[in-house]
Amino acid sequence: MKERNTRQKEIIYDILCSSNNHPTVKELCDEINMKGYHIGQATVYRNVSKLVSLGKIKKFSTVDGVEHYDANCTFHAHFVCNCCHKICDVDDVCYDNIIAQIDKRFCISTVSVMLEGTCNLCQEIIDK
Amino acid sequence: MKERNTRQKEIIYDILCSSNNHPTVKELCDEINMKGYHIGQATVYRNVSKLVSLGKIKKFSTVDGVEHYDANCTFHAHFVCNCCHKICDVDDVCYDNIIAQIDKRFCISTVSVMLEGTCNLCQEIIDK
DNA sequence: ATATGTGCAAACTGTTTGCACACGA
DNA sequence: TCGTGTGCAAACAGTTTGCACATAT
Repeated sequence: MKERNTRQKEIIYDILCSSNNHPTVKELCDEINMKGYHIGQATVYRNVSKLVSLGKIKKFSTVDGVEHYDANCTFHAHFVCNCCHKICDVDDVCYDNIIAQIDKRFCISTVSVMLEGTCNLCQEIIDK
Repeated sequence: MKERNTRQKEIIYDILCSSNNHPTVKELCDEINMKGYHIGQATVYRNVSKLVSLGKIKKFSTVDGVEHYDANCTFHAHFVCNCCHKICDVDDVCYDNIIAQIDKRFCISTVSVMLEGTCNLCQEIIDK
């Protein structure tokens, strides 16, 4: 039952921390290879799952249906551009408001807010 | 390019409208069979996609990673119980508040709020 | 008549699992 | 040493696609 510290877990967590792209497992593997390491895909899956259940990272999915991972565990929303598919953090969402309004049928532990639309960059291109 | 009205599309939409369980494609197929119809799985996938792009139904995914479909297109959040996995509608979330607070980097077309936790029924069982 | 939709099976993609081996404590 | 972690390949689950046939307009 004891968690063990391995080179692989450390590499994966480090890459997640230094990334601000909310990578998928595939993107994580690419990044790992790019840095000259090699970690089996199954190991990446197993480690991100562990990190999620330890609460060290968060996972979320977008319209693409693939899981993305995020080492930023503070409350924030995600915006995904339907045009360039970039995912951005949105920090100025007031969660207290959201939860306060909800009726008392549930005991809520997690609130996730997903925004979709067009980012300003893509909007400029469309407008032309 | 012209949309055609088929028996299959109609059955699928009807079942979605009369359901309040936010079914997955598999659950839709089961329901279809249960009512004595037969529609190929691929057809169900193709039709729900069409209905989504026509804006007649909404799709969303939960922690289970599977897509759920919802004929209720009015703005509302979803709560999923981590214990019994039931999905409930939550109507009393004020979206205006959420959007108003967000900075102007994006042109937002969709806001989806996903809540997780324990429903009162499961909470009672846990408390015992 | 003809273009769009259907059903089936095969292909694809993301994720999980079984197993032998490696390695951290 | 011994139990947890790793790497590989195979298995799985959800979804998409190619193709011949069916059907709505």
